[in-house]
Amino acid sequence: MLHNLKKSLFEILIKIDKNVSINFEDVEVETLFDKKGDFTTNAALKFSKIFGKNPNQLADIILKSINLNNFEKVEIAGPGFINFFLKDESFNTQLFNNKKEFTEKEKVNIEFVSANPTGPLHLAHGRGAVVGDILSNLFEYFGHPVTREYYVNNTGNQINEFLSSILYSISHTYNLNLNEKQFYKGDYINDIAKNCYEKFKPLFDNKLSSDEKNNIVNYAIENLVNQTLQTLVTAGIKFDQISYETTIMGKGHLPLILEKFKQKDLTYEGQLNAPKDFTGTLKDNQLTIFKSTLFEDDEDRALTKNDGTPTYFANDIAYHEDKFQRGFNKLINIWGADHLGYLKRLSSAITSLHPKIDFSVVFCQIVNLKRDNKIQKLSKREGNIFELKNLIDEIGIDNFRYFMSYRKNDTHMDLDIDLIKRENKENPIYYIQYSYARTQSILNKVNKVVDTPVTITSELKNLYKKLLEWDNVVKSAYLKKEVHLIAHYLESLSSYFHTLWSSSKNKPSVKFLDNENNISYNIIKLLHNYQNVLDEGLKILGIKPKLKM
RNA sequence: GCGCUUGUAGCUCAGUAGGAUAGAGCACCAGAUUCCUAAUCUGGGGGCCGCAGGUUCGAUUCCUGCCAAGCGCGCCA
Repeated sequence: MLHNLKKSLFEILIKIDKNVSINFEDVEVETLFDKKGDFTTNAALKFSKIFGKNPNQLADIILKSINLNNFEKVEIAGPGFINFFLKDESFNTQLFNNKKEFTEKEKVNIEFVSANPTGPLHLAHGRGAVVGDILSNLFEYFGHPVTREYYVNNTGNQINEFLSSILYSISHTYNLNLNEKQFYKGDYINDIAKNCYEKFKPLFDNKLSSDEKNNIVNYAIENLVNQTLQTLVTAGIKFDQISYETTIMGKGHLPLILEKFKQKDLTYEGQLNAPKDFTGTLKDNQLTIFKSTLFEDDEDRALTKNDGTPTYFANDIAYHEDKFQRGFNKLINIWGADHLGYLKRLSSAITSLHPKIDFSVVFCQIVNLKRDNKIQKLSKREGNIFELKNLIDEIGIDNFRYFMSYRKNDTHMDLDIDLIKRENKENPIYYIQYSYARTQSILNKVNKVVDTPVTITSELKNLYKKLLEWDNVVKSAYLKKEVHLIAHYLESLSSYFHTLWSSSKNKPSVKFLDNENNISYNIIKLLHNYQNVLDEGLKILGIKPKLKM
């Protein structure tokens, strides 16, 4: 219906003046839920300038060309809006969703979570995990083959510190004299240390070689990554591809990349300002530096370190090159807000290698945990990290997924544990599930489907219209990569359903079932349509509908 | 200091590729249940859309400046 209306408006507009060109996508038709009408368009306002007419004049011209078949009336209102009032009988016949046309077939790679393999997942990872998974579902809804990818940074100082911390724990627990420093603390380190000790017990009789240390830390990382993936599985999140930084490095992309940069004159050998706390001398070593200031970055960025090894940035470029070589041209990364400053250098490096690549980043802002109406201060340093696993156990998968996705991803958000645990309207997911259970209870009672006329009330009209918006909502969420739009729509849709349901208290004639539990053909079609939209929406959110509550 | 993100009702937040009287939930007040699930519904009060300029028929939305909060600003990852 919305599409047809848009189409007929477009056809009218292009006939008015052949010298004026208009984009079909620029014609807007919106749904109204008040006395002003059922649908509206701002076309006359929007296009008045290019037609050189005033808005009311243009609206008048459009109005005269409109086919009135389905409409009770069409009127010009306010500064030049055209409002459409649908005939009652058209609600049952015209207001159903268009079949989706899946034209998207492009492979998409969505990389998310990618937590450092030195500790368990905590709250902040949860948002990225849910947003990434839902975004993947959304891309699949539109037909894309999606690869959900997880990257493990298993090189660098953090790994040495991780190993050192494990050996420190072993040394402490088993009274060995390993002479190691403690960097990471917590029960999880002691648990992993215990596992490592049991696995590699004989090795500790002698001094550990660097190969042996390597085996120990690799085992520890594998352990931790598996735990992490297991936690995510309890939240319904499964990855198709786990990529290890060391594996990617072994493929040898980096030298070729550096050569290409050199040919494009995007690098130079030189020095940057001394890093924080640096006490040595810089002058002897030249670094390879990427000219990211050419791409509006604040500073040029080092690709190699003082000791000649590649920086994290360099390896990350190689990693994205690897994704490209695996056949992905559309790359989406989900990052925490602490990586905002990293975007320019990486995207400029990638697009300078592959100008046509479609690389984008979805940022997830900080999540605060609220309990007893107080923001909980969480910090690694204080050792009071709230593990993600505990959160999921406490609130359940449905709540976890819904609440992590119902706020716009780039705004700060408070996760109110007490509110989430309430099972009423304050908790939208219960509200949505309850509406589904109500429709199912009707369907369970149906005796016969009969062809009786339906009383068209304003509550019924509103539900029809709201259902019609689904196609636009899901498409908009997809185009903008904003998953919260789905959650908000479902909540709002449920509200229209509950309102319709309750309206029968005062008007028994609008009950879904008659006295013999018969249901009219149009109503059962409506209920199925309602369930269908909730099914699709909840599936994207990764939440199972409840048939009974 | 620089960059990014944010600032909308008492609270938590939607809405902005410029459009009509800025929305929802909570909280507060008043109501609805012999009747398909009251985990629900109906009504009410409550807003210089951070501040000040600019662009135009029209700005919460775009531009500039300022104020406030968060994050980032290594040859860490």
